[in-house]
Amino acid sequence: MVQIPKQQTAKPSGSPELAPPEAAKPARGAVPTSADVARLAGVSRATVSYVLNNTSAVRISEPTRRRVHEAAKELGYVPHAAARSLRAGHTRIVLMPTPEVPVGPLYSGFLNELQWALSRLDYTVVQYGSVGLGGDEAARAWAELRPVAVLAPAGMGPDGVGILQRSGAKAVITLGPDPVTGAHALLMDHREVGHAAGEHLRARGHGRIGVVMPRQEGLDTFALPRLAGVQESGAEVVRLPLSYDEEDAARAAGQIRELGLTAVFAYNDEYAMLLMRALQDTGTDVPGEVAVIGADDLMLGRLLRPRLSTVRIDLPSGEELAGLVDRLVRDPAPEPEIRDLMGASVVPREST
Amino acid sequence: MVQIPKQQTAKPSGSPELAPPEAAKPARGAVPTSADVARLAGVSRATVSYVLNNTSAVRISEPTRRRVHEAAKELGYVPHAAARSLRAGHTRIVLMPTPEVPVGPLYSGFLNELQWALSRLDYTVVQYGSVGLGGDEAARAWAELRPVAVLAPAGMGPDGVGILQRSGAKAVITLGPDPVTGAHALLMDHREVGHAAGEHLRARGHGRIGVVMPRQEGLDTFALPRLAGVQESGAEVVRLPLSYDEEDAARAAGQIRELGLTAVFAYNDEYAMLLMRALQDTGTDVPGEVAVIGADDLMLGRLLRPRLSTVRIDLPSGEELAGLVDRLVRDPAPEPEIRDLMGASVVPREST
DNA sequence: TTGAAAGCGTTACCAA
DNA sequence: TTGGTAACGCTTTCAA
Repeated sequence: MVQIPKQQTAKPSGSPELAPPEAAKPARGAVPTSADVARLAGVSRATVSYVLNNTSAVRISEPTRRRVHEAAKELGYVPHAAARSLRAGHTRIVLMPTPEVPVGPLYSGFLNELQWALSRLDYTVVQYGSVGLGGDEAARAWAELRPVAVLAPAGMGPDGVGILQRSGAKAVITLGPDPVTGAHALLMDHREVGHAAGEHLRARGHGRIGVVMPRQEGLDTFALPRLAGVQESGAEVVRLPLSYDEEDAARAAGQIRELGLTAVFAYNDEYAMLLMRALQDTGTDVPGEVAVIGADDLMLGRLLRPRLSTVRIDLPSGEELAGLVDRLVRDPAPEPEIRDLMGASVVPREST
Repeated sequence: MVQIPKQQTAKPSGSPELAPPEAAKPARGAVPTSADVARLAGVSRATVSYVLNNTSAVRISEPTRRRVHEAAKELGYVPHAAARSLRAGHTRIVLMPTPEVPVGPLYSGFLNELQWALSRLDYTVVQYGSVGLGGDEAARAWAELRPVAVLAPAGMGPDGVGILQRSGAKAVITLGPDPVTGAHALLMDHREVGHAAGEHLRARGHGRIGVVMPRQEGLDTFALPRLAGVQESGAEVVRLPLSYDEEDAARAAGQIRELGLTAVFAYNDEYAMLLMRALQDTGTDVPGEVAVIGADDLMLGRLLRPRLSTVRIDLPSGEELAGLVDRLVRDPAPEPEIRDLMGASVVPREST
């Protein structure tokens, strides 16, 4: 069948003014397109595109430019990102996971910084909550957006990575304790945190260490590796489940006395503060009877009495990491890059 | 000019098996499209779409369905969200602002919860950092994504709202102290926080109140209204700029003594903790000589000695708000809805 | 039950 | 310097 080319109702280009509005305005309530702009300016859609994108390969006369800009302004034209990226064949979307639970100021600050740094590099950051979907299903949902890069949470397997890469992602970067086949990896192995704490306490003569395990769901991702790290330091470990409230802290403090523990690694500074207060309230001397060490080096630790010993975690700046993502996107390396982000070091203060 | 219809290389539909792969596979490295699936399954693109979307208006034979599903799986086909929404004429994107600075656990927890709740309702949440752009320019950048709903930060003006609405946003919802013409508003007026604190302190006989103003940029959005609230309670106000470190806190503690202040509203619990520690370290009795009240009712306040008085802020659950967004999207109300989110009430403890 | 084709809004190539 | 046209990947109406 013979196709009839779409009717172009453009005015002959000799017309110096904008076309009469009634012929040019898009239907009421409809979002104006570049075709509407073209019609109103009396030029072709191509010309509109050239003008609005400042295409340097083509010279457009000044009067034409002006007419196009005017028309665009008058209609309140805004280009359509989806159409553009469909045409371009790629997006500037970077996918980031949303932590399921408030995950502490340190890590959420880190993610926030990274997000801003990516925005500054002109990426569109999409925070994705994978809700109920399992690994591969989540990967498929993500792939629909055709992200140019993905920062994948721990839990994404090699299959998921493959799905994302085949959907056009230039850089798939896992954030987690272990590298995943085929993907770049930003290693964040929290075992190092537990290990540092364990060594510190052992050096002070504690062979048996209580390890606070937050009961809050979702924190296991961090808590379990930290626990494992303490074990690997050679200490005997006693798990102390703890919810983030005073009542349970009082219970835990009692438990610590019963068990005769002399040292506790408290998951992070917030749990450490909670526990230390509960211990003090039962008349236990810190560090005399029980040594307490936290992690994350939050400000509050310095304000406690005794000052809280902690494990400082050195994370790279968001800017640095955004730069890495950008480099990986521009110049997709065939070899996955593996990088260890965690530097864990003990900051000894007065509580140990 | 006569256009030649694009070649359809589909096998005659009698073929029971998948077409030979060499004829069906997309070019190496290319992302498979529904056309590739159709080719491999030996059906038309329309059929692929019907099968993959479970279109109920059309009955497709079971064998055909199977062949399509197989082909899709074999190629690792994932639909292209941009193409789909281009065709559909709308997206499921909800835009949310990213706070520029770590803004406290309360608010960031609130945003996080909202984000998850929206994800669960099957929206694609895009966290947008408007970087250097001014209000309208930011609105234009946002409009390119054709979001179905926008949660706009304070700072978005009526013009920006208009731009977003004309770009097809069904619900533009401002988060901030004042309603914006044309948009729905979730009012969060932090003056109520300062007001509650001010009244509390005045009732305890303090007519002159020091108000901590965080030096950190970006917190002014919250700090200034809180300050104004204290003023509106009728108290005489003295501003106490403070950066979040011990050294400056020591200086501020000295300043408080010099000024002869007997009461301080410390912006939030974290600054309150910092300041209270500095006061105690200089031998000042809290609340005997100086009363201190914080805000946000964080856990840490309960762990301090004396226990920290605070202003509790009641925010609605993320789920509730997500439901509201969803309702506004489905049933775009002509009348902007205004809703006050802030409930501020003093929790008196031992520090005042 | 299936297929052809139009069209969503852009941009880029090629021709004038 | 400008304009026509095709193409990106998908859904859907209409026709067979």
